[in-house]
Amino acid sequence: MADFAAACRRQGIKATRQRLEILRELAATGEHPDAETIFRRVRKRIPAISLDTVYRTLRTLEEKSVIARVPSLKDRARFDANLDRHHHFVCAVCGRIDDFYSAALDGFVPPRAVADLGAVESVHVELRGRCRKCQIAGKKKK
Amino acid sequence: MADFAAACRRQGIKATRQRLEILRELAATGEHPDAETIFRRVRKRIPAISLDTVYRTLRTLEEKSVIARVPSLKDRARFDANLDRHHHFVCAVCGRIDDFYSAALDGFVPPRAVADLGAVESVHVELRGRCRKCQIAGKKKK
DNA sequence: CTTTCTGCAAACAATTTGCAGCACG
DNA sequence: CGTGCTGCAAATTGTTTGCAGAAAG
Repeated sequence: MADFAAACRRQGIKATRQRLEILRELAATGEHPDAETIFRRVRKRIPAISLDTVYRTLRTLEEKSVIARVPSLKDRARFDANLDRHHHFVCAVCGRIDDFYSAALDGFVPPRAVADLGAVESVHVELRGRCRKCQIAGKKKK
Repeated sequence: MADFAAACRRQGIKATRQRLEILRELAATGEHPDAETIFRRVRKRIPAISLDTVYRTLRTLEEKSVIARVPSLKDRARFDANLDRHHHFVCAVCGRIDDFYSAALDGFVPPRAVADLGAVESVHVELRGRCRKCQIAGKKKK
């Protein structure tokens, strides 16, 4: 835990009790909990903590790259008329999503370790990057 | 378009004007629009259509497997203290997420076609399936 | 001591739902 | 013609934000 306190200071943010506990809770589990779940658990140790603080702290720690958010398109749902097996290239700048196909991925065999987790039904790959248009726009600014 | 009308009837749902237009709009583009975007476009043809109908229709069509939703954890954000490069196995039943590592995926080279789309910065694979626990629970019910 | 947090309550945005009239089959 | 669909408005849910007091360095 002392590491976390140090990590906070290194990032220039105060190592408050709530932050330490939220961080501890997240580091202690591999189940990728959501804010509400973390809130419930941390509350056992800090009964007065508020859900808002949990949200705020998670955001802060994410911005400081102390933790990560499970990749997901969150904000708004997007739809697709393409029902074939395919994958997506997502532009991190403008949000544009393009389809792509890959024989290599279609033939992907999960590592043995995955067999212990459960039965795989589908494979979806998400490449993140910067689309052509945004690459050009980015260069112009510089 | 006649195909769509047929597809609707085959699924046992009425082929209304709004459904046909929403479907046409989605099929006409590869950009994976969200509900609001579809709404704006369809409104040009059916000015009286409501956003609710668009949401409802997209949901219905998705349930009937006429269209698909871009995979995403949507509902709630989930956090991760693991900052190493890794991938996820998501249980479609209980939502549990497990990490896994794959040298094969880490060495994945996107197909040439992707180079035209943009610059790839990260690769994230999401396996969907049924976790051990849910597999067992499912069998018991039967 | 001063700046940065926290807790609270209210604000927000995306999406869903109950209801009464209208349209498809 | 009857059942399912649409439009409207209100409800829900996850998440963010403004503010005043509290705490970390």
